Amino acid sequence: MALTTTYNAKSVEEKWYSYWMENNYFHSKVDKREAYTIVIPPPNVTGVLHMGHMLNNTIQDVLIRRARLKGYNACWVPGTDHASIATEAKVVAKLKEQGIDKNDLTREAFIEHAWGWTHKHGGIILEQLKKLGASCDWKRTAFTMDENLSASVIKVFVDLYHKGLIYRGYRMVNWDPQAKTTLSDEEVIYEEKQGNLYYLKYKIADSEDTLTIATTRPETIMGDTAICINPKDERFTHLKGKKAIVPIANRVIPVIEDEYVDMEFGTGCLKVTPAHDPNDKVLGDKHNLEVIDIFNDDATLNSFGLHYEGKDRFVVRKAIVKELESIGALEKTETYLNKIGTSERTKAVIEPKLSDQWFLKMEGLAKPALDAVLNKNVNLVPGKFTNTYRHWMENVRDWNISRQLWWGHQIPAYFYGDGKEDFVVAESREEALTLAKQKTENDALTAADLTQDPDVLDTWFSSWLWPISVFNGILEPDNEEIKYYYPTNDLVTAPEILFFWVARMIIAGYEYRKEKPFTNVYLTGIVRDKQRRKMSKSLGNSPDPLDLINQYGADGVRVGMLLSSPAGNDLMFDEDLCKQGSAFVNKIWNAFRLIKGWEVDSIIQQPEASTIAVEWYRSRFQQALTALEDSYSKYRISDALMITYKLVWDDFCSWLLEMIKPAYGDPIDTKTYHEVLAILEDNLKILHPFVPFISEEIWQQITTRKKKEALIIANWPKPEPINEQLIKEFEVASEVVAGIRTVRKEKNIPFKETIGLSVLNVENLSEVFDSVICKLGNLSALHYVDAQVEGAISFRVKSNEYFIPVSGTINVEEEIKKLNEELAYTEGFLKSVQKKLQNERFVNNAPEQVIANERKKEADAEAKIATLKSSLESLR
RNA sequence: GGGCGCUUAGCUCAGUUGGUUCAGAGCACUUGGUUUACACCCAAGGGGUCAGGGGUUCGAAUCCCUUAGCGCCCACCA
Repeated sequence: MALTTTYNAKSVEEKWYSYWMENNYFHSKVDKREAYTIVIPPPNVTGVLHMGHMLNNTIQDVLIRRARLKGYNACWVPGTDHASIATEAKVVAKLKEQGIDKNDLTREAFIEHAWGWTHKHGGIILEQLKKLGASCDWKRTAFTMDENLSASVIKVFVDLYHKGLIYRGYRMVNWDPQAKTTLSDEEVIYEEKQGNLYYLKYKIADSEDTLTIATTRPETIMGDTAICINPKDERFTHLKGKKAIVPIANRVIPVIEDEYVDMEFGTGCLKVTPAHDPNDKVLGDKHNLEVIDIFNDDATLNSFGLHYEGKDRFVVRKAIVKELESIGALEKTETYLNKIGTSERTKAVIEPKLSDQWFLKMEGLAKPALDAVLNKNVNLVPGKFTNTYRHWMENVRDWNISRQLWWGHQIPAYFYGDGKEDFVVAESREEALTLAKQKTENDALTAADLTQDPDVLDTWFSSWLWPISVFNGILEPDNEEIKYYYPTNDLVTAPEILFFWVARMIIAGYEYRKEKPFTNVYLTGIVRDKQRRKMSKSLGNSPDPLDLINQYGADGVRVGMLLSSPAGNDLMFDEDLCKQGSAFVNKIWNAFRLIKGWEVDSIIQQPEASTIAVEWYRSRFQQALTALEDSYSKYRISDALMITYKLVWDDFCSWLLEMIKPAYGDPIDTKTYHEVLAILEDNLKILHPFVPFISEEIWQQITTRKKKEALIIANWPKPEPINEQLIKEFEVASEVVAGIRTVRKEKNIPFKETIGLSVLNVENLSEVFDSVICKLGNLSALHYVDAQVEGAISFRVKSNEYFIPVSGTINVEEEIKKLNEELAYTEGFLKSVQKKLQNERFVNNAPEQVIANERKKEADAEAKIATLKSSLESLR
């Protein structure tokens, strides 16, 4: 069979992905084995795959594939999130393109459009994950608005309401005037922006006096209901008890006193606008001030804005400054660096707004979730996030869970009257009617008298149930699946959503399962470009993941992503990493080509070099296996990859294969051949989580497999004893080989030319290495001598000295110079070791181990110096 | 403003409780090698005052203090 010199990823990937799917290898059912479960962080249903997903899902796939090989019942649940605000924004924009205004549609019609969009785009991202090789249990694909998941959300809302944890509050919330909805604090991004600080003059009623206040938002004077001064501020004592007149509006407002006012800032006077600033609201409540809301929902001014009614807040700001200036009420303007809150989704500047919203009391709920992380029931990786988590959980605020949107889970509160308390909360309209009748003692009420709250729930109010609801654990708490798969094992996600999502899932886990939702949380870094910029669409610095897969193969891209992805640290993505990944894949391919091309001859005896090499590699493999366990247990995935990479590339290809490789055209003995095939299979097993496609391809080609056999469901290699001695001796041998190669290079002796090597046997060299050294050094023979060899180049490994005879004359001067340099270095080294050993405090304080080692160093150095000196003698 | 973290080779990063082979890896680089699995290759090699300063210790990349630079989180004084 002719195998191409470069590996063709594309056809192989399609072939094996279909094969795995056809044979249901990704699918998990409850059985007697131990479960290993991961729930995917559900991407937005409207999303397309970006580099962050690539990293995140590659890691999950590595973990799940490894668990599958280790014999766990591995279950990776995929799905998508309805992403209420993000999706609604996209659907609104799409409709606008078609000339349809959301406001002209009924709620039902809009939701219809949104579902249409969801069905059209919702599967895209999951299809892309398949290209990456993600071995998700696709039969379990869930969506946060699936019937069961939606019912779970409603049930939880009703339950929390009845527990008294959900309440309705008139609060200052973050208002996104573009999406016309509230946002949670976490959805608001604060950015520093250059703005102005305007100094405005207010007249004092019944006097010629004025006072000056500084504000960044002059348009809100229309909503001023007081001026506040600090009672300790002697500059303003004369204003106490006076009234001020709001410019333009000409309203009379009181001057109040509160120590909240910072005397240092601005003029020391503060205008109080309770409707439009959270701190002013606090002041207003304390001093019983009137609240004047001057904005419409889209942040244009309402009738309180007088002649500015209907105009946008930023337009008004400019206009009102002009007007103030024209009436002499603007004292001065200073530039000012201000932090402005903007909507994460729409980028609109947030308007603090008072409104009726639904809140979830967090304090009590957060407690068990905080403890779980602090006592390591839930393990954050890397651990540095524990502090951040604690800080947040200890200062957790009530969660605003209502959104003024249509796409999402509509809040199950039903109003039967206009009063603030005229509502009931129930899982269905029928139930609500019963409750309403009881509450009002009015049997005449009908379903038509009930109006469901138009708001929907925050997206995270459904995704916080995700690890439970995908197994239907809310509706049927005792079902077999939830009991088997929950708590899940690992969660792999971005640190950005530690609070949005991870913390809340832990809360929901303890509230609804009395149990954590997962044991380990692996927080990946943010994928950045080489200039450390975050990858984003707008910057155009994000490569298209599918292009990368086309170019480098899925395996290559996976390796590229993992090569530099320490947990929690940002990943500086460089396409060259994928190049390295595909080079590695190609290397594996060619190792297989070499083996596959060998002709096997059953008559040949196994050469000694092969026997040793095979045994040595098995021990190296076992060492690597142990190191792998350790790396995986610490979630050091890139370390695990690097261990595998070096094992396969250096130890397997460069040493083992080179040692057992028969001379060109010669056949290989049967024993070695079968041993190397077994080794190859073991290699493929530990490679599989990283490079699933090529490993499966080769595994299937090694020999004819039975139907339904596959590497993906093979068994992880078993631990075996390690021959430490052999590994140590081999290290010496490899140093000798390196020494030979160096001399060859220095003296321009081609590798193809066989040479002789003599060893001055000061320290016993294990004889079994003759064959290894001869083979890899291309020696005609290895001679043991008891005196320096004349006319040869020498080098030293440990305390042994080796001689390679060279034809022609040796540059004696040069050799002496080299030897002297080595001697000087070794003597210096010996001196420092002896100095340490002569230090009484060192000898008294250091552990025995350390001292013994220093003594060994001393002895080795002394022996080496002796060899060097006699070499110098013989040259002179 | 409060908190957390980072600074080690040209680049990206390891470096467990201070002590074996503590100054490392991969990539990049330099030099040499191609009728022999792979030039997506092989071999050899160069390269760092562990951010600066101070301290503790027999001994510090590692512990403490300090200075500088960078990053993240939280809060949000108009």
